[in-house]
Amino acid sequence: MPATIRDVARASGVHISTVSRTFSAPHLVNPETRVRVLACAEELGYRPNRAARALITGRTHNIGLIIADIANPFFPPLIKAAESQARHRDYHVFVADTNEDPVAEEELVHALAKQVDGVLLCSPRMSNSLIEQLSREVPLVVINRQVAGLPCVMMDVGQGARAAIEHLLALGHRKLALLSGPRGSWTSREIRRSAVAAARSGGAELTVLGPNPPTETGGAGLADQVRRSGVSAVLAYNDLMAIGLIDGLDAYGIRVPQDVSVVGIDDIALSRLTRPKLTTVATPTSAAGRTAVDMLLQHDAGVRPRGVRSGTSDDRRTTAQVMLQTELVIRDSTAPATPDGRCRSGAVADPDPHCPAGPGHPVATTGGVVAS
Amino acid sequence: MPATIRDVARASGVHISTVSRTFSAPHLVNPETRVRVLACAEELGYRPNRAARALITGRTHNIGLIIADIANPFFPPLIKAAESQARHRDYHVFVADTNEDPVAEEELVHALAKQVDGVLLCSPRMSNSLIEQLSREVPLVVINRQVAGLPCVMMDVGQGARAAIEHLLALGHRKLALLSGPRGSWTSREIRRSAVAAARSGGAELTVLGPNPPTETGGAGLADQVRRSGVSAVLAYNDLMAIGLIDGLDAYGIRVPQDVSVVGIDDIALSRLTRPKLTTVATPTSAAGRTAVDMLLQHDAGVRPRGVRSGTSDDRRTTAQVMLQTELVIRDSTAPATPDGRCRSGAVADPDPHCPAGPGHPVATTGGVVAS
DNA sequence: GACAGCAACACAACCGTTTGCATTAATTGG
DNA sequence: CCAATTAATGCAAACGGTTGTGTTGCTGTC
Repeated sequence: MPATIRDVARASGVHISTVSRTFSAPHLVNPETRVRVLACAEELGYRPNRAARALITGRTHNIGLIIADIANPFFPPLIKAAESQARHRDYHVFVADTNEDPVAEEELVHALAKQVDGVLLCSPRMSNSLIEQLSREVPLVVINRQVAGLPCVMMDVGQGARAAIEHLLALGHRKLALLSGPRGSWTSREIRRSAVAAARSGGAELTVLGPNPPTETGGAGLADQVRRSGVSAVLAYNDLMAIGLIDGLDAYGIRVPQDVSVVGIDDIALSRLTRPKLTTVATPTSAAGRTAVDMLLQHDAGVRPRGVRSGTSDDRRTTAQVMLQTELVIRDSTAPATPDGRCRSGAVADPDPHCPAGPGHPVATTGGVVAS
Repeated sequence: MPATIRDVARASGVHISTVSRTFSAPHLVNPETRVRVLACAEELGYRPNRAARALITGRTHNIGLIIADIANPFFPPLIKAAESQARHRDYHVFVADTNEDPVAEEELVHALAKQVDGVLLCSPRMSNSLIEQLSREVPLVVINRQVAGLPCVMMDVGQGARAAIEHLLALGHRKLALLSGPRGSWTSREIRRSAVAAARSGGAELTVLGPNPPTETGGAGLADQVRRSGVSAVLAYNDLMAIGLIDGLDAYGIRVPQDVSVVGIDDIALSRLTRPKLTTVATPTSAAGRTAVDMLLQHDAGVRPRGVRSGTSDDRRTTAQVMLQTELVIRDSTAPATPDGRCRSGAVADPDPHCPAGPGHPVATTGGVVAS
C-alpha cells in the first residue's frame, strides 16, 4: 500500500536512481525533472523507507537511550531533551527502561545494537569492564558515570555534595548523615567520596546509610535509622529520597527543618512543590541529554564506505568527557542547628510550628508552610 | 565488523537459508546441523539484523509512542508499562514528545509510520478527522480519547469527575469551579461534560475556567481567578494543575482545604507527597499502557503475504474500545464547607492552622500538615 | 569536424534477511 | 526393485532503497 521509490519513478517517468538523487543529491538532477519527481512523490505520499536506507548506508538514524527508571522524575527532562535534540538532527530515539537492573541493561544494549547508530547509557549500574566490552559492539555515550576511553557526560555531583555539606556546616550542624544511592551507581560513589571529605575537613561527623533504592520509599524507610542516629542534618542521594525521608520523619513527629535539616540532589520539579520546599543540588539534566546526543552524533556523521568492513582502528572516536556544573539551591528544608545539635526535641503536636531562622540561613525562611 | 548471516553460514558450512531457518523455523533443520549453526552463531556473536528482516517480512517489531509531554508525571508510568509490555513481546518502543503541539503530533506520525508496526497516540490534541486520516497510513491505537472506528483505550474520567463533584457536594460545597485542560483534549471535554451535569443535578453552581496548559504553572496562574470567583471548591483537570493552584492560593494566604477544597485527577505519585496530600481521581495509567500495546499487537500478529500489496479491506481491525475504571481517592485537600460557603475568610497568618473536619469527611484529617 | 568536457540520467550491484521452490538423499509401501 | 513420500538443504528472487559506473546528447574549442 505505501508508495515506494519505484512507484514514484514510474509515475514521473524516470529511473529510480533519479528519484533517489532527487532527495539525497538534488544538485545532480535537472531542476525540471526535480520538480516533476517531487510533485509525483507528494502526490503518492511517498516517504523513503528508513530501514531500507539503513541497510545500505549503515546508518539507521536511530539512537537508543537506556534509563534506569523512567518513573523517577529525574529522567524525563533528560529524555525530553535528548529526544528533542535528536529530532532536530533527524534522528529518532528508542527509550528503554531497565528497572535498575544491570542484567536488563546489558541485554538491552545487545538488543538495540543493530538497530541504532549509538546508545546513550544513562546512569548505568553495570561494571566498567562490561561497559567497555559493550562499547565494542555499538558506539556508546555514558551519562552520569566516568568510564576511561569512552565519551562521558557527567554532572559534577562531587562539587554539589561538597557545597551541600558546607552549607550544613555553616548552619552549625556537626552530626550529619548521608543516604547513599543504589549499588553500582557512580554518582552515589562520587557523592559519598566528596561528602566524606567535606565533612572531615569541616570537623564534622558523617554517617553513611545505604546503599538504598533511589526512591521515595527508599528514603522513607530510613527515617527510623536517621532518627536513632541522632544527626541534625541529612544529605540524600537524590530528591526523591530526601522527600521520602521528610515524609518518614514526619510520621515520627520530627519536623524538617526545625528538628532536622535535609538536602536533596537533582532539583526535580517536585522539590519546589513539597512542603517544606527542598534545599537541593541542581543538576543540569536537560543539558546532559542534549550534550550526550551531540557527542554521539558528532563522530557519527561520516558515511560508512561501501564494502569496507571497517577495521579495528582509525575511527577510534575522540573520547571527550564533559563535566557539567551543579549548583546548590537553598530553599526551606535546611535551617541552623541549635546549640545541642537539634532545634527541637521531636515535639509531635506543638501549636507553634515556627522555628525562627538564624542569621546563618541565606534565605528568609520561616519554617513550615510558607509562601515564596 | 558485526557478523552477518553469511559469516555464520560460511563458518558452519551450510547455506544462509539454513542459518535463517535455524532461527525462524528450527523444526525444518536437522538437529545436528542446528547445534552446529547455533554454536557458530554464538561464537561469532551473530545477531540478526532486524532492519533487514523488516524489509522483507513487513514487520519492524517496533512501535511508536507519541506523548504530549514526557515531563508531565502522568505519562512516565504509562510509558514504562508500554515499554515493558512491548519488550515481553519482543518489540521496541520509540518514544516521542510533542510538547502539546498538534502539528508536531502529525509530523511525528508521518515520520514514524514506515518505521514501526503501529503507533500509540497518547492524549492526542489533533482533530478526530486528522486522526482517522493518519490511521490509514499506519495502525493506530488511541489512548485517552474516543475516535469512532479506531481502537481506543480510555479512562473513565467522566465517572471520576462525577464522583469528585459528588464528594464536594456531600461536603456541603455549593459554589464550585472547574479548571479545564488544554484545547483539543478529549479528556478535558469529558471531565467538563460530567462535572457540569453532576453539579447541575446537585443544584450547585459551577464555573468553568480555561482552557489552560495542563501544568503546575497553569494551575498556579489561576489562583487569582479562583479567589475572586468566590468558590469554595475546585476540581482541576489534573493533579499538576491542582498542586499548582494550591501553591498559588497559598501565596494569597488562602488555605487548602480550610478555605478552599481542591480535587485533582490522575493520582500521580506526587499527589501523595505534597502537603496537603491531594484528594484526586486515580486513573489506571499503567494498565492503559499495557492494554494499548496488547491491542496494537493483537491484530498485528499475521505476517504480510509475499508480494501482496494488501488491498483496502479485510484487515480492517476489530476496533475494540476499552474503558478503564477510575477511582476517587480522598486525602487531605478536601474538607467540609462552612455555612457561608467558606471555611475561613482568607486569614493570612492565623496562629492556628487547624480547621476541624466535619462529620462528612471520610478520613481523619486535621488539616494542614499531618502524618498518615 | 573531431574531440574533450559536462550535465543528466539509466543501469546494476549491493545491503542482510526471508521464503517459495528445486534438488538431493533417505525411507517407505507395494 | 521401483515409485512415491518425506526430510533436509540449496538456490535465487525478492524487500526498498543508495551509489559507482556507464551511456547519451549537448556545448564549446581549436
